[in-house]
Amino acid sequence: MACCRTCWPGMKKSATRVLQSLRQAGGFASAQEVHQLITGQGERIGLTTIYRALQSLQQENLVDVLRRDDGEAIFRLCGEAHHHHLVCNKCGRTVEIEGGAIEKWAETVADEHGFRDVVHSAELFGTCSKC
Amino acid sequence: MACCRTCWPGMKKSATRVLQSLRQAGGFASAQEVHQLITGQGERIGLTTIYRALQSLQQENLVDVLRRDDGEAIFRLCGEAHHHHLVCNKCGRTVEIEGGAIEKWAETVADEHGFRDVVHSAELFGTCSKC
DNA sequence: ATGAAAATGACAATCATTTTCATTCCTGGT
DNA sequence: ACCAGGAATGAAAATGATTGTCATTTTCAT
Repeated sequence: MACCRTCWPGMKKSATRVLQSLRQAGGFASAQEVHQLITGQGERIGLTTIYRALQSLQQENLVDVLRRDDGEAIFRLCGEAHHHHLVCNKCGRTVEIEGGAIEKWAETVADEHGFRDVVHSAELFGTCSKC
Repeated sequence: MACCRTCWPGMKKSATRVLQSLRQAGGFASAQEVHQLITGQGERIGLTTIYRALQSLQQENLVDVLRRDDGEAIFRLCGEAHHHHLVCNKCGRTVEIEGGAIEKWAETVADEHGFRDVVHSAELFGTCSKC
């Protein structure tokens, strides 16, 4: 059916466009940011459509969702390498880090308690060497 | 100065009341739920005040914050033994878990990158055995 | 008691997200 | 090519959490 993970009969055009935009964004992007990215290139698309596309992409497990501190939802492509962040509270510098230990821990704990389909969030915050 | 961590000269009454309410709630509670808990007992207090109290309690590191799936902020007492949570996405059942592996991981990673005063958040979400 | 400063709460404002609904775009059958 | 019906779109309104405003009340040291 599908010629690839992100393109199959029935895949909406808008969803494809949003995926492309997320790829372009590189990391996380909010719905608003995706919208700006697309309209900023002269294309016309409604914010509503962005939200709808992101919603179905979530259900297809093509993107996943985090929350900014203020509660705004941010989206990223998933299926890419899973990683975590170390963020400086003062200057905002962010380091991407591997979470090997976490992955194992999450799995173990989930098993112990009989949970399935477990995902995890783990972020580190501190003061970087420059600050 | 302080007779205990949650009571010192200058501690606002509203904040104290909110803390008490969170203790009563046992686990997580949203601002709205805290408000209902308090007004439900006949006491009059404004929602605005709840938000303000929760905000200053955050700054005092007496409560910390998570996000529900829909983005609503939920608060819990902290300062008790540091631990993490395994939350069921369906029924909301929450298990408190030890994070030994995480603590070490956080420390190691922080050291490697020269970060100081590092705190971390780590939460697990999945489907519990009953659901 | 008194005045300054902090706290409170009703209400309005903000902002992300969802819903509604009228319009437009496709698609398959003729 | 033509047309009907369903899906997709988007403008605008609705929703709901959170924050800002500001007048009033409380607290507290003098």
